Amino acid sequence: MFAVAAAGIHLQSLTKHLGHIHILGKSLSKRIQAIRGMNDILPEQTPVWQYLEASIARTLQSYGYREVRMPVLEVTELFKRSVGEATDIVAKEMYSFDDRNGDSLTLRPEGTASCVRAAEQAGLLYNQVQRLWYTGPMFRYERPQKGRYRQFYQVGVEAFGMSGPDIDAELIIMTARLWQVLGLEDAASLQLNSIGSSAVRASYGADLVTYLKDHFDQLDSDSQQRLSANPLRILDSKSESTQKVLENAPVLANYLDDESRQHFESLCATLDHVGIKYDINPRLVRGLDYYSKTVFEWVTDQLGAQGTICAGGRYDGLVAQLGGKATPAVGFAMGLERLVLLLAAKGLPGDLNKPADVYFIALGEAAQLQALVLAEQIRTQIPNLRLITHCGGGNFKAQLKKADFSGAEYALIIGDKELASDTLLVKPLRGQADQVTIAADDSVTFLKEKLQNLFDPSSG
RNA sequence: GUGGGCGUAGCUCAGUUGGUAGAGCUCCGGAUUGUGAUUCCGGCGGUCGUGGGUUCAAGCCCCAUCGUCCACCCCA
Repeated sequence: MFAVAAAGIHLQSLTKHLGHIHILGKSLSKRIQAIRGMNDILPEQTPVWQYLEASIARTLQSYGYREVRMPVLEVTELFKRSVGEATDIVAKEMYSFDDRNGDSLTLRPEGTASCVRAAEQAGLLYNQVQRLWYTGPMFRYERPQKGRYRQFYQVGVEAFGMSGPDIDAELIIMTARLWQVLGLEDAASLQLNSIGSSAVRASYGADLVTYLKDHFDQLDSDSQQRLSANPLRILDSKSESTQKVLENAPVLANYLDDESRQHFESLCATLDHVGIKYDINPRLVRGLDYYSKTVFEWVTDQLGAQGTICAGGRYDGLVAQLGGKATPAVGFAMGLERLVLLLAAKGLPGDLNKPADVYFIALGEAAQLQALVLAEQIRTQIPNLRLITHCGGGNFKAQLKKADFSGAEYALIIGDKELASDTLLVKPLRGQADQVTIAADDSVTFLKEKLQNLFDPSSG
């Protein structure tokens, strides 16, 4: 310790991730903490995640979308060329570093670029239609807050090779179905806009800048800076004075080319036809450079400042921009933490949180051995049963307590008496029913009958 | 990167004008040597985030620092 301090290393920085260091005490330890903004998902939370992920996968597969899995690391150049050098994500939020060869690598800040790279590299996009999805962690160096973390999880969906508004509509219809599956249909509302071709955005951006420069001192400082870097982003500024200036600004919709306008009108008509409600938000723009034409966002008012739970749009230029043949594409991403927050607030269907349906109590060494054998037989016969066999000894009272805490419906009890007579004592842990003694051989039949509803898929 | 709130037992939190640290829950044991979830008794458990300063004396006041939450920003 003292040698380290003398060597000039600030003690504080040394202890930052190590916690307390006892110099005179017994331990030199050191509680190592997780990196800021990178959270553990603990057993209390994993059932919600599993429910969410399974529901999403089932829904996407029902539309014929197929899963792809990409590496978490990509060359930095991929994101610079796709997301855009001027975006905040690339300019100041990426985890980038040089590997041992001196190549600049980056922990992916989003999934679309990787997905395009992977599909293109495998030749999946050449004159083909593809419906793909993926999930996994993304990384952005931001200040953590509610619904925003440095390692966060997304599910992304991308559809390639289809240029018409029908596929845009399919994606939106699919998300609407997903909210229904998850019971979140009342929590989210849809915002829609078209930002046209890149040529449209260039000419509109020029006029917007001209207009805003005349009102420069009424803009908030962030918007003033974006004027030169990324002027379209000023449109969704939260600053009141900026929004006031924007009231008389040029309107993007008036600049749309005929093709973009027809595409958008057709999309809206399709959504009307299938009964999906939406609000057209002319200020809706996206933070990534590759979007064109359709952009959309599902937002909720239940999560504080980070209210976007799902967002995406069309990016017809990206595949060519990354070196492939020109390929129309449209996609979106969902933030899983935000969906988990919504689901957790609502409560899960059924009781997915308890670890056990049945808890096996054994008293004495001989009984413990027999319990292991019987438990294996039961698991073979009833594969979906969650059966905990008690380990670690303890008296009857302690074991029953653990059985109760496990959430199990029944305790199976075996001791000297039961061992001698080839029986089991079955004690219901919920409700008023009396405990009964059954033949050990009948345990499977007994549990199947008593816990039937647990294995009937229709009973949830 | 900017602003504000909060850091006291494993968890949730009290702690008075500064006087040397408490409760509930959890866990373990007992009342009950084979009956949990209710009740009663007992026990384990703290460098008060960290470092410095003021003071006879700091959980409390001052400075710094780290962590965390929320918001700005950004975005899913």
